[in-house]
Amino acid sequence: MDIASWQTQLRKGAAELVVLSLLQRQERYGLEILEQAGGSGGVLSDGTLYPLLTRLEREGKILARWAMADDAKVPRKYYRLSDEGEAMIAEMKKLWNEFSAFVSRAMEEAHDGTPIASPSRTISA
Amino acid sequence: MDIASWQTQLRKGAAELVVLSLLQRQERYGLEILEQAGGSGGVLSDGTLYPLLTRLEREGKILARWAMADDAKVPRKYYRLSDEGEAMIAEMKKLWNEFSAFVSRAMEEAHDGTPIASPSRTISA
DNA sequence: CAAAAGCATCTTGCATTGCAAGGTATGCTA
DNA sequence: TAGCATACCTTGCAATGCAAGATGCTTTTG
Repeated sequence: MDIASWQTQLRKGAAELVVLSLLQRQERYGLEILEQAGGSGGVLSDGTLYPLLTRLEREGKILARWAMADDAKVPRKYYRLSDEGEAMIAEMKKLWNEFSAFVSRAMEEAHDGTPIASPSRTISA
Repeated sequence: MDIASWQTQLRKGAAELVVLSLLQRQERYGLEILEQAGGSGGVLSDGTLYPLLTRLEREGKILARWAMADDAKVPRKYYRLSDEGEAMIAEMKKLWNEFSAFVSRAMEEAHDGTPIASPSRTISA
């Protein structure tokens, strides 16, 4: 496995967290989310976002409406959090903090609380 | 999707990072890794670890040997990083830092650099 | 007018991994 | 003999990120 496909795996789940976070304070539409969460070094691409939004809506975590902004040329589909979505993002943020702290800690230290006795006697070397 | 299966998705990729990190300073065996990376609030379980170790070995990122530690009752399979693994974990750590910083930032702020004009005129409400 | 380019959303099929559950084998203890 | 702990491994399922391609509308360009 190369680094690129590892990154793909790493992104699993994070997309959902980021999208819900971005919707927490503002109503936003697809491409707008993509600009903020995708772009360079982002965590999200076109073909990931739309299925994700569809799923979140189906699950009742976000609500959608079609609207025509004053400066827009075509209608856009705007999403916002539902009450259920608000509750979930709060929980997710807590879990993310624990999770990332755990990974970072494992990364930094060798966790060598119990340094094992160097094992000897290799078998059938 | 419930929170539990979201966490499962979140863990994708992280397991590999954590395992390689734990092998960075010490040779370790399976259950030992599991105690440090699994346990309560961990990121890893039995059925995840062994296939992962097998894959990493097949890919040449880690090296294995069977050894009998002085205090052990049965032989254990000890893993350590290969040169290739060392190079990869360095890269992965860098990417993880960027990635987690990005997610955390998206989580904390609304990224409201360009507050959009509130879209009006809902269509076919 | 026709063609091209841009905006915006959506769909399909594939690749990949985490995990619960179950399995094998050894050694110790009652 | 049975039970338990240590230790490693396998199978099948569930879940999602993404490249690639498609649609429809509007504006610009030749």
